[in-house]
Amino acid sequence: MKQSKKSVTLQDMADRLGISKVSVSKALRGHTDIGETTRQKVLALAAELGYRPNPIAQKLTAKHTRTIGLVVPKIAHHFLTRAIDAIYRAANEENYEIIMMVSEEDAALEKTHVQTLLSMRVDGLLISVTEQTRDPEIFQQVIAHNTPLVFFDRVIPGLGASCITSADEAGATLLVNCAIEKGYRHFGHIGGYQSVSIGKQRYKGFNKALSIHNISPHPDHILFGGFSRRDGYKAMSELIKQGSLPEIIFAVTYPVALGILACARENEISIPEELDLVCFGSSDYNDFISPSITGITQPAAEIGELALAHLLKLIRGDEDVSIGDIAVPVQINHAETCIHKTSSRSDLD
Amino acid sequence: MKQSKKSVTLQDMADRLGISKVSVSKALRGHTDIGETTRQKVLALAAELGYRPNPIAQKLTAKHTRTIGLVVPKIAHHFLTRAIDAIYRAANEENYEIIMMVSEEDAALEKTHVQTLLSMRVDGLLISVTEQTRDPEIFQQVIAHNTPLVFFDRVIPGLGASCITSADEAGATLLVNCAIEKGYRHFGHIGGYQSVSIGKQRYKGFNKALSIHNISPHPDHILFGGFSRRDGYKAMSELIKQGSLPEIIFAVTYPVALGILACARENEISIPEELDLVCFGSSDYNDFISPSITGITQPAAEIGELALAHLLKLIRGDEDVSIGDIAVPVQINHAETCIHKTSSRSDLD
DNA sequence: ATGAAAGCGCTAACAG
DNA sequence: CTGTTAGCGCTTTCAT
Repeated sequence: MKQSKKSVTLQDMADRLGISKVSVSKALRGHTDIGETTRQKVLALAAELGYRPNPIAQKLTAKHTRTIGLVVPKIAHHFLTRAIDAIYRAANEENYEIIMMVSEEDAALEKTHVQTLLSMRVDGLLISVTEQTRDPEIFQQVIAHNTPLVFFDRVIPGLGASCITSADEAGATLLVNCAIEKGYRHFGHIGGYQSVSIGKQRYKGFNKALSIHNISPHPDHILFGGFSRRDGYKAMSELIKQGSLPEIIFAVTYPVALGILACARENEISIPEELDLVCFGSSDYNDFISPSITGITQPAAEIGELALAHLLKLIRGDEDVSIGDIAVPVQINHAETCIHKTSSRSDLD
Repeated sequence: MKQSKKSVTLQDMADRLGISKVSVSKALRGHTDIGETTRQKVLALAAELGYRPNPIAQKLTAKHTRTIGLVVPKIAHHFLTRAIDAIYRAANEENYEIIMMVSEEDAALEKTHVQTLLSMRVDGLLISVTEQTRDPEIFQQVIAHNTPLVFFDRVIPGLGASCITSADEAGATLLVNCAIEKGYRHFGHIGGYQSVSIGKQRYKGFNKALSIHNISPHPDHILFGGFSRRDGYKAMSELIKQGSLPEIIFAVTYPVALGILACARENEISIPEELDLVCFGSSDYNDFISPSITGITQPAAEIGELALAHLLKLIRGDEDVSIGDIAVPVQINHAETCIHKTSSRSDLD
């Protein structure tokens, strides 16, 4: 019942033509062994019968599968969504198949996904790690297994796998410097877990800008957590509970900034007047948001493409490719927050 | 060099244990044939060696692949992103693998993707069609091929494949009725291609509400196009060029509404004061947008889950499942637009 | 309870 | 140029 028309196989065509299935296979692939006449006959029949090779059988035979595994923490996420889109587009052009698995910010699930993909014989792996990932063991296994691996966005450096990221540290410094120039002095940071690359690098960039200008943020104004809107909301609540607010907050991601915005609104703290806000990241919707948030725009598509291109080079064993980290330059997107320092805020320490 | 440790096979384990690979296979799968002692030995060795069955080989043998194909027009899209997320989550729970392909709103690419997925022997297909899809032939092929097929969101009814959608028509009627009650009488519609289910149904619901109340919209105020922000922008530009504006526009999607918003802004038409706006769909960001748009919230996750669940039933041949259409009820999300009719707009026809 | 044989569809190696 | 032989790793008869 299922699979009504059993699909045509090489053997079927061989029988019809009275030749061997090997010859058919060779003819189809333009092997030099085969005579032009036979080749044409085979091609014609294949077209007529609508022959499509069985990729499963091909994969079982071949040493490569033209398949690459993609593991992401979630997909309903502005940056990732665009990066994934770019990866799919690029892979399609290169005639590679993508098998994506979603780790749902769960390190254990991430691990099983990676194992599954390995057992599926993917030619390479593209990974953006979860915010919970601590143990690099599974990735070391991948490397030991000699399967090319490229991290992107949320990366684990130092494992011997290439890392393609935004210029996290430099971008954060750029943004905070800009705020300093505008006159801000009392900074807060609602940051991400320091075990996660983007959390760490962005905090580092934040500190760098401040220390150059001899500014030390109030320790109470530095909080760490996850990267979602909920995390931003939570951190902002804590900040409010503590009593004192900085002049301006640097949020580790755009969703975190939105969480801060929501929480501020509920507590009738007006942004940017009473408290100003900038963040790493942006969104397609930013122009419609009130206030639109000044932040760092990340070249998501470019990162996706680069990551895939780099992985393919690794897979193909290109000479001119070395394992290494690439930080794609970022820019400031000037919007309605962080225009200039508005009040003296002498109530602050 | 590549694949340093060749992975362990059934044969490897059989050799080690001095039994046949068939027995190992059976033991692993808990076949009743195998004695408890042997079974334990096999299990122990498998654990020790970290045996993982080769899914490619399994698929070549088995008549099902536990794989389902997913074809979507794009992924950087709020509704789809959430639906896809839900599909992945649900599939993971059911231990099915998803192979997603992105048609990029290109009917030809969509067709080749479907063919590729068929040749990959997916157990079933989950599809949301492109805005260009006109010819249902490829889908008829799928059905003729006896591969279970479920459409979701953007569907093609009447082909004999189940369709899981939002209650497009009813939702549109609900929304427009609400506007009528608030006092609006001069309606415009920036709609989607009538060859696409959501375009057609939402327009139908719009008309239904109006005709019940004996209102006829001005023909100039009805425009059709694609479903993206750009399309909304374009249509709004045309509307402005034409000279007369309706009191309120019903946009076919949230992105289209944003495009309208952007265009209105550039032309210094204030929304909702001068021109009001509602739409089918919403977004996570809506609360932050100014003005936040009153619209229909679609149960994206639910639709994704339902579509997958329905497909699995079809695949499993459940008795209590019939091919049929499901329209998931929707709700109005009341926001800052369409609060009440503000001006008499006697300048209109 | 266990295993030998056969085959899924394809490709690579080696003959003729 | 064309075909035969083998085998990828697994599962499903069918004997033993």
